[in-house]
Amino acid sequence: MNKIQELPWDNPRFRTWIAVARAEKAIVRALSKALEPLGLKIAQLDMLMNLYRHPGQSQHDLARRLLVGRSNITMLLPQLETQGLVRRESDANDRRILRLYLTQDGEERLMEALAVYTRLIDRVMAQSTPEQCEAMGEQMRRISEALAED
Amino acid sequence: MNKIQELPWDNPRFRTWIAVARAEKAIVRALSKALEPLGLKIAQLDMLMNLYRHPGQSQHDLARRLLVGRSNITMLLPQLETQGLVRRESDANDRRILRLYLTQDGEERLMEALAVYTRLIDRVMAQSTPEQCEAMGEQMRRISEALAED
DNA sequence: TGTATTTTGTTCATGATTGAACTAACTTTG
DNA sequence: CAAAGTTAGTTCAATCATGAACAAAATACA
Repeated sequence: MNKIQELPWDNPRFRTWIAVARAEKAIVRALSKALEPLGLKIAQLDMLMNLYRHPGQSQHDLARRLLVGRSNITMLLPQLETQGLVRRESDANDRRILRLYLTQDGEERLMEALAVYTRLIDRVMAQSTPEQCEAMGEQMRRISEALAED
Repeated sequence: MNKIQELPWDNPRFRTWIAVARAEKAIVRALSKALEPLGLKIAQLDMLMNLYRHPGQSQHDLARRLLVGRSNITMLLPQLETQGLVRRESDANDRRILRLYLTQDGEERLMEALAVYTRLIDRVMAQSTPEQCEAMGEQMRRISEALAED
């Protein structure tokens, strides 16, 4: 069996990726905990944020923007609906489409959650200077673009 | 309702976090696909890698290193065992402990997978200069440390 | 018009992961 | 030594995301 020339643990690029994956996981954990008192999960907050920015979008659009399956939206929406945070309205012109809107309560809960969210991210990103942080964001966006070519 | 002063979408630090989360997700997707021909999932590869570096560790230690629950290890291990990639041996001195070892096949599969893995990560990280990449890794490690204080 | 294709949302079976409860084995301590 | 506490691994129920199969509705096109 041919051994690999350089084991990944000694590869700086690989070590960076490991660090990225670990940090992302840590942030997700911390965010989950921070949102718990608000009765929101990350997936739900993502939806609320998207609906705030793009009111009236269809479930299909929302799924595409969140990079999740359409069925996922179908499963998650009732949770927000029964909490009274989101409203679904049939489109008049295309009866297949359900248009999604935040309710007043939904918008208020979103604002509370965003305060928690930004506080956490500010704290996390305070580990870097604004310039470093900006550079990191730029690199990450390039990575996403590079991988999007499929 | 008090509006939030600055909406997160205009916050550079927040935008960086979104970019990180997106890129991480994209890389995980790409890696999943790349490993498919080898019959390995990411979680399984993580285990093989850890067992290569730390042969003979217990399931408890492995779970701790991978930052997953112990039950997860219990569920995943049989998949690798039936493929003949991993061997479990009872510890002679402490009969609660099962010590884990890669088999010859396991090591060979790991090397194949690592070749695929490093090729992908090299491609991904080639979006940055080595210096940028190194800086990013350093920032990510600081973030993990900052959040570890719980 | 009428048939074929596409699109939207839902349902369902599947797989991953988690945490709590449990058993067996070891350790501490009185 | 015996009781209490701790640790390793397993089991199980619950949560969550996914993709395939499907129904209803809209669109294309012949």
